[in-house]
Formats: sequence, C-alpha cells, structure tokens
Amino acid sequence: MRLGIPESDSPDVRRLDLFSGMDDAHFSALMRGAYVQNFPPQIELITEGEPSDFLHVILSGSVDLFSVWNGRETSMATARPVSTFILAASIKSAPYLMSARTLEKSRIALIPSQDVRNIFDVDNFFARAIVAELAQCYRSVVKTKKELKLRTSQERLANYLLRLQARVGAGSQFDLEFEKRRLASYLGMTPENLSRAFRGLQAYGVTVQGNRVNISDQQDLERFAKPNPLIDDPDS
Amino acid sequence: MRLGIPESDSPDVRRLDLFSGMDDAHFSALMRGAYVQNFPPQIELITEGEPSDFLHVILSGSVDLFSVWNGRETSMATARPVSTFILAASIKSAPYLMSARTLEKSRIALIPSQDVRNIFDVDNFFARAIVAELAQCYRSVVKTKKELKLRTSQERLANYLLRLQARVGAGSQFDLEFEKRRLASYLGMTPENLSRAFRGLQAYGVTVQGNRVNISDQQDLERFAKPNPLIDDPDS
DNA sequence: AACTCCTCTTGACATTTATCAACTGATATA
DNA sequence: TATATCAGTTGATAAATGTCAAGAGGAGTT
Repeated sequence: MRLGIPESDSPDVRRLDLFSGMDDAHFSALMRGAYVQNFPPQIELITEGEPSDFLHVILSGSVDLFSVWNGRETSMATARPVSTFILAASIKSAPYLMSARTLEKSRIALIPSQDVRNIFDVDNFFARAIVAELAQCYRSVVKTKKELKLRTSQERLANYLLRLQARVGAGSQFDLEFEKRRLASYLGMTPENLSRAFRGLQAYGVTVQGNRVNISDQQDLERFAKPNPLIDDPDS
Repeated sequence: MRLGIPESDSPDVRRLDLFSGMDDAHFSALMRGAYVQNFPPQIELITEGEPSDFLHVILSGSVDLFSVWNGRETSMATARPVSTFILAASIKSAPYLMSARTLEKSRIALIPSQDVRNIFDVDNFFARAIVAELAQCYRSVVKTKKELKLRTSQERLANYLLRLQARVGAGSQFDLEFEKRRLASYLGMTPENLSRAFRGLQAYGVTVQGNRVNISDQQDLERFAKPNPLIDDPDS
C-alpha cells in the first residue's frame, strides 16, 4: 500500500465519467490522498455494516458485491473496471449495505470519503458527475428489483444471457463471465436450479458446455425472454 | 392547474430536506415554474417509459409506484407526504422506470426537471441535498432488494409489521396503511399467500382483524423476524 | 331485508423453487 | 496411473409459492 495514486493508474481513474470533467487541481487533490492496492482473489475488501471511509475504484479485476442475512448469502452485483462502488455509502458517511470481495486478482484505488465530499463542495462538474453516477446506480438497482419481482428464474436467466451477449458484443457464441454458482446467486436461485433453467432453455435453442453458451435461434430466445428496455437496457 | 406554487403550499415544499438549505432566490425561481394539482384516487400520474419532464413532490395523500412486465404488475414503493419521487429520472432526463398512481385524493407539486437541473448548477446547497436524497433512495432500494432475495414471504411480512409498528410509533396495536392486496404486491407475494403468511404468524402472537394488527408478544415476533438495521432501518 | 359489490379468506391443486444425496467430469496431484 | 478435489449436474423429495374456484364477511344500495 502507498499513498498517492501512481502515474500509471491516474489516467484510468481520470477517464471515469465521475472524474473526467473536473478541474485538474481538484483531481490531483483527490489523487494525493488516495491509495492503490493489489488484492489476490477472494479477499473481503468490505464488510457490510462497517463505516464507509473510502470510495473504491476498481482499476482491474472484478469484485463481487454481496449481502448476508440470517446465515444466507446472496450476490447483489459485480463491479468491473473501470468503475466505482459504494459511492452512496461514501457520500452519506453511512455504513456499507453490501460486502465486497475480489473475484480475481484486482487492482483497486481507495479515495478517502472525506476528500470526495470536500472536492464535491468546490467543483460543480464533480458534483454533477456524482449526481449522474448515483442516479445511474439507483436506476440500475430498480431494474434488477423489477426483474426479481416480475420474472421467473428461467426468464431471468434468458434475459441475462441476452444482456451478456449484447454487452460483450457477441454473436451466437460467448462465454459466461463467472462461475455458475455465483451466477445462480446473482440471479436469485440455487445452483441446482440454474442447471435446470439452462436445460429448460434448450427448448429455445440455448446450449451450454462449461462456460460456453450457444444461442442457435436468437429470435426464438427473444420471443421467450421478452426483453424490455426498462429492465434490460444498461443505460436509459 | 395553475402556474406557480401558491403561498399555502410553498412552506411545505420548502421544508423538505431537498429544498430546506437552498438560497431563497433559487427556491423562488424553482417554485415559479412549478404547478400544484389535486388528483382524485386511482389516477395514473406517470407511465413508465415516458420522458421525465417533472420532479414530483407529494404534498398530501399517497402515491403508489409500480411496474409492469409481460402482463404482470408489482408495487415497488409508496410515496407519502412530504417527499419527492422519480428524482433520478428527472436528473438524468431519462424515461421513468416506474409508473405512479394516486392511492387516495392527493395534492402534488410538479417542478420542471430542466429548472431543477439549472438551479442545481448554481446552488451548492441544493446540489448537496440532491446527492443526499439520491443516495438515500439508492440505499432504500438496495435494502428492499436484499430483503427480497434473503427472506421468505413470511419473514418479509413479519419484518414489515415491525417496521410499520416502529414508523407509526405504536405499541402492540396499529392499523395497516393500505389494502392487503397492495401490501401483498409490495411484499412480493399473492394476496392468498399474504393471508396464509398472516395465519402463519399467529404462532408468534400476531393477529389481524381487518386492518387492525395486534402483536401480543413482541419478543417472540422479533425472534422469528430477526430484523437487521442493514435491511430494516429506514435511515443508516 | 334482500341485493350487490367487493375484498379477503380458504381449500384443493399445480407450479416453482429449494434441499439433500449421489453421481459426473474435468483438473490437478502424488 | 491412481487419486483427490471441486464445480456442476441429476434425481428424488420437500417446501414455498402461485392459481383457481368457492365461500365468508363488510359496506353500501335498493
């Protein structure tokens, strides 16, 4: 761990929507108080309920945001480069609502929440960017909550596959982005049920071998999945 | 409908966290472009997917925020006085993700989204308040999503009752705030299942007659419900 | 009182989802 | 080569939840 973000990482952070419009001096001030650290896989970065002292920026690797209650655990979201997470908790100085653990070797910048709040007060571009980011996060959770309440597990899987396909810009073949047990948890079902959901989607031309997904009849799958921009579009 | 918010309503709006800290001139500017309107019950104020031209402030009555997909409908949240709704869509100029309908006779202020964005740029207090409000909304959805994924329907009902009891500051007896069919939808279950969940909670000292709820053994219910601040506390 | 409308409840049943245990297949390792 | 490990799958079964149809109980109306 070292104080101040090294030259090599700074441009990656700067490029984020959250930081791209702000004043140079303000950005430098933010970076001066920040750390960058490399973490091995499966490290718990954040535990829900703890005070939120840092805004996290993931530079490489990936991070699972998950929650626990009464001995049960569920995956809430995945953070990937280059983006921030737990912005809301940082801004409010409120305890984290979700825990975070690295899924793979990851490089992460930690910016003191107090610095974020200070710069927020003096930089209108930054303030606007924070608002945009928060609004984006909010709408993203609303969409996943809608999906949970309105779709069966098989429908969630079908639409997830279509979203993944669109995101990686793939044709009929692409790879799952992480292990199936986590995908199951993310989609709100058990691993056993995910297997059965995949098998059920064979009727609509979906096959899986290991991590490889093949969609043989796009139209047919879409007819079943009924994707909707107000749930499935990442923006909008 | 009339242009400009009347004297009688203005203080109610001003009192909101979102507006309480801002400059007088800026507040007046916001109010000048705003409407106030009275709506009868069961009026659809907003339809999801439409462009978000106004920030809504509910002055009296109550509003149901709900969503639809593939012929299914679910209640996502209830807006009550005095608070705003669909702030995120207004800020982003993005389409509404949820529809809104009045549950009862309601008085609602409509502030043009463009005005909100303009004042945001020149009033730092207002900007900070918007960020705080958005962060609050975000955390609120995260909590309800956690509850959906981690709790069974009976557990959700038990914890909902405890939250309602705390909110209305009641002892062992209090009234449900709206009809059971909507409560069921809000909690993510069918009306039939809500009935059975209530019956199941009799084992923990909960009885219902009409809208009247009686909790005869607080400890026992809490032992079953296992409320958790990171899901059930409205603030934090 | 009789009727209507409505929400809520109940019972029977179907579907969905979870649980548990066993098994498969791939990978790594000794 | 044998073995251990682990994610994933499968089957049997259980539990949770949804669906459908019928009935109970209120509130208002005629």
